[in-house]
Amino acid sequence: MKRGIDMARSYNDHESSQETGPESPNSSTFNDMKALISSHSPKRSRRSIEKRVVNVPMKEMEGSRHKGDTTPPSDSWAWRKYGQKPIKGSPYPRGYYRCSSTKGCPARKQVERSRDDPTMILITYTSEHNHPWPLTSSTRNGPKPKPEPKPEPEPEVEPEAEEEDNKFMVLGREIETTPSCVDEFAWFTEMETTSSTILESPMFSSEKKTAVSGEDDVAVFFPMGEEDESLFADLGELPECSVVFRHRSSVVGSQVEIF
DNA sequence: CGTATTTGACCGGCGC
DNA sequence: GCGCCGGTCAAATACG
Repeated sequence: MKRGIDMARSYNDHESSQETGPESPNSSTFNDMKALISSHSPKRSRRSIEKRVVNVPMKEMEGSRHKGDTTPPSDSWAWRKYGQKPIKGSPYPRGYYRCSSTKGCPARKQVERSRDDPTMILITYTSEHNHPWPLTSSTRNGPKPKPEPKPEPEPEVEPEAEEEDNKFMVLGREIETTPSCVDEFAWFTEMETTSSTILESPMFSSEKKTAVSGEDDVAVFFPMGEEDESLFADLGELPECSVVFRHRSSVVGSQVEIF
């Protein structure tokens, strides 16, 4: 039972040395991670399926560069890789991870490198409305204590990260932010808005405009709804200073092609 | 020995 | 209707 498998598609190089060992993408200091989050309608008309795209500067995980292209930054959850595929148009493969923090965790995530910005890691989180993400570390008492047993982000081991320590990568562009992004985003977590009002962070109101000005599908700062909250409950733990973006125009297919 | 990762194969959706 | 492509499964392998 063979078929012309698409696997034949060989991408640049990715697996050079995929250590099957523990991920420990140390670097993953999501702590000071500046991420760009955007939501978009799922390509597939999957109802009740929420998707969130997180853009993460790869420097955050440079320590794991030897791992490959799809080494996801470690977050508070346990992920088990269940697949990897080369993506058309991208020299980098996409890794598929399934949440293993909890038993029936339906959460999944795809990790790939932005073809435009190889320094950016694109992480797509997927979950269902009916299946909230693991909310707290206490939830994660799954069979896999593999990853960091603590919710607290590991101490940054990547001194290089401080390079752009106070810069936000928005759509591939760097934006200056205050070092204490967490503090800056306090409102973000507190904000339990369920409305679809577009909020603009003081720092982004101008910056982001600069970043994406002139574009039709402007990424707008988005408040998280209840579902978003649940979904980002964990994300919230990851990148304290994450930015949620959403394309105004439903970008089909391309998620962050706005660069 | 048990668990996680790797990697080829299969399935289903979408576009042409 | 066919082909392409993304996503998932599952057997094999590696590692702890």
